[in-house]
Amino acid sequence: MPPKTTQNPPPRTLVVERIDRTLALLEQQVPMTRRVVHAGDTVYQASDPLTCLYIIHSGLFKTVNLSPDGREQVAGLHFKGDWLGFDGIAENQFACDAIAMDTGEVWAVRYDALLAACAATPQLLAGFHMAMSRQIGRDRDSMLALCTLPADARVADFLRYWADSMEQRGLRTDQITLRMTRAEIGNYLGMKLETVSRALSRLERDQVIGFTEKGRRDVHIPNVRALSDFVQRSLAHAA
Amino acid sequence: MPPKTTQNPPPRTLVVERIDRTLALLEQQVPMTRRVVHAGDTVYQASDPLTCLYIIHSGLFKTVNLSPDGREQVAGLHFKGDWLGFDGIAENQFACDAIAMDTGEVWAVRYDALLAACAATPQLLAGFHMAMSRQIGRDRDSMLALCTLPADARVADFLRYWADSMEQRGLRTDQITLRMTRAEIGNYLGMKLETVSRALSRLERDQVIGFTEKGRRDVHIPNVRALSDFVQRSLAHAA
DNA sequence: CCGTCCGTTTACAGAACGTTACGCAATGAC
DNA sequence: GTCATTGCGTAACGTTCTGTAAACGGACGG
Repeated sequence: MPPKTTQNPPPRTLVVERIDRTLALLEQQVPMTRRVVHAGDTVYQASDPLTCLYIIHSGLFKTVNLSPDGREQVAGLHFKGDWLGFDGIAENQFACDAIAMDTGEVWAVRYDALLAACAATPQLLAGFHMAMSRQIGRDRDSMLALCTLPADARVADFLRYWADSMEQRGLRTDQITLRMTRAEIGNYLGMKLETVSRALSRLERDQVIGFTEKGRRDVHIPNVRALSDFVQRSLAHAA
Repeated sequence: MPPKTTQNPPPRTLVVERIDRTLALLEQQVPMTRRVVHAGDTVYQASDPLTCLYIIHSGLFKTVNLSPDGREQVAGLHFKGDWLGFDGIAENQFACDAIAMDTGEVWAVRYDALLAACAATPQLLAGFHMAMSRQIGRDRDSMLALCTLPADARVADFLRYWADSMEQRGLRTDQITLRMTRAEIGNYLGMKLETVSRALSRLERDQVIGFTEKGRRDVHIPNVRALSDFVQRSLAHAA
């Protein structure tokens, strides 16, 4: 018998309020272009000149980093309220590809218009900086996981991160649909697809997750805490 | 006989000019406190409230990320012209420890004063955003290396990054002093200290680097390109 | 001078992960 | 319907990396 589920109904969290406030503020203050995208669509590509930043109104996106010698990595996952394009500000051209993983909508905001609006509305600037800072913190946490967790725990931590992101946005976390293949997950987490597959099987065997009848991309997470606990146990076992 | 050295005298690069311009602009426009630090000194600590950001005037710094469960990682290395503290903007408190690895000087700038100055001098704001964006790009490149390079190549890439950072700042790159133990390097690169040691020995055997008579922390790099080539060869061999 | 401490190097055994290979199921083209 | 394609799971085998342990070397203080 799997552990008892502990969430639902989804609460209206602080993060939801922050995101809604930011989106509303942008809508009032800054001219923007809405764009509906579908799975596989490219929001921007590396080396494109940066004229716009993009804020996610709905959907799920990935940023893919490509090195000159052809190495490629899914560098980040992005949900509603996240910005896309920070990587391009430094050189005035994008450094990653940003790709939709699902149907969704992004709002394209000209960077110069955004700065102009920020000058008039300091609150907007503060939010913008907070979003960049959050991105940095998130990347650091990814690095920490890559460097300090074994493969199984990285997969568990990945699912926990995904579920947390859902929960913060007021969405259900007991059942998430991974819109990535095993190979993509492995690329993101620095391991091979077989290792991802084995890790997921192990998590299933340990009753930490389950798969729905819909297919093996729909993960049932009865208890998000169980994922964190699994990570802890991996560390304790190693020590 | 090691390969011929190819640099010196250090040129006045674009990066040097950008850094000097930024520092000069800050000095004119924003009230700040200069602080001299020595190896081991803490600039700020995780959970400290953020009032100031810090720009590095000289010296070498590391940021250390600590997870709630006690995992710890050197998340970044920072040289002259880099900012410290971006990680704290999101939550208004720092998320890392920032620690000096050598004698140096940081300029502490109140974040509110910085924003005020940015309002008056858009050029300053642009520079600030570029610095944050560069930080994001750098973290992404670290993740890419962690996920796609084998251990030896990660060490080589680490030395290349260090040498590049020196070169951009107009400093000599043929001889660099690692102000980190093998354990610290390993922590930064996601491997154990023994693996770092073996990788360095291998690079020495392959004549890609050398050690000076001063000790095994002084690395002689006759040719930075040779480090990049070593990384390429690692990839080619794997494929 | 000597002993101690710390950082480092090296060797060897073992674990974790990658590689390769194959089978299975679902999907869509024809 | 057949067939090819794609994603997934699993097992046997190798490689890479780690863990353990020992030895070496400078730095420091007695």
